Amino acid sequence: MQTRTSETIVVEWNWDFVARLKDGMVLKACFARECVEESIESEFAENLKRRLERYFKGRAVDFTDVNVLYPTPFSERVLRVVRSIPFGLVESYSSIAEKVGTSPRAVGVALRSNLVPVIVPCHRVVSKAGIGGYSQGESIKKALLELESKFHGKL
DNA sequence: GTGTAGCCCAGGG
DNA sequence: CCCTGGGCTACAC
Repeated sequence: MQTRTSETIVVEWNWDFVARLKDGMVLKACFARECVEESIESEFAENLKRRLERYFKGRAVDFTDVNVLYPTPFSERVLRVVRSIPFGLVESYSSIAEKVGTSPRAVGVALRSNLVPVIVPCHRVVSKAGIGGYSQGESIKKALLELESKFHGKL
């Protein structure tokens, strides 16, 4: 069942994770700096919230079935590849670039435009030299990789 | 370690 | 159109 108005999920963690939903898809997600009021009506929202709670407890939750918004056709190509990286694994910008047929720089641009962190796991893309950047802040990227506990590079 | 030249897309003028 | 600036990389010192 879907709702006409948008819904908001809030999941507590080191930072509060907030997702805005509408018409059975996730429009936008972020880590909140301030208090956000939750409003859940649909089964879709309840189900997604349960899965996010399990994820933030460190369980290997898969979000590849969740409908999300892609900003541009190019970023969609990049982000679809990124979504295929399994929980607990990482890939380099250049590896993604090779699969898409573009340059590592352009991959970074596409990742930065990702509207739904965690659900589209852009934190699993790391630089050859270190951890690489993150639109939500480097400390959150580190924490997510630690949560998935498979990043053995320099944090 | 630091400098730098390619990379290629998105956004703004 | 032509800039400019990135969640980068490889290679040269």
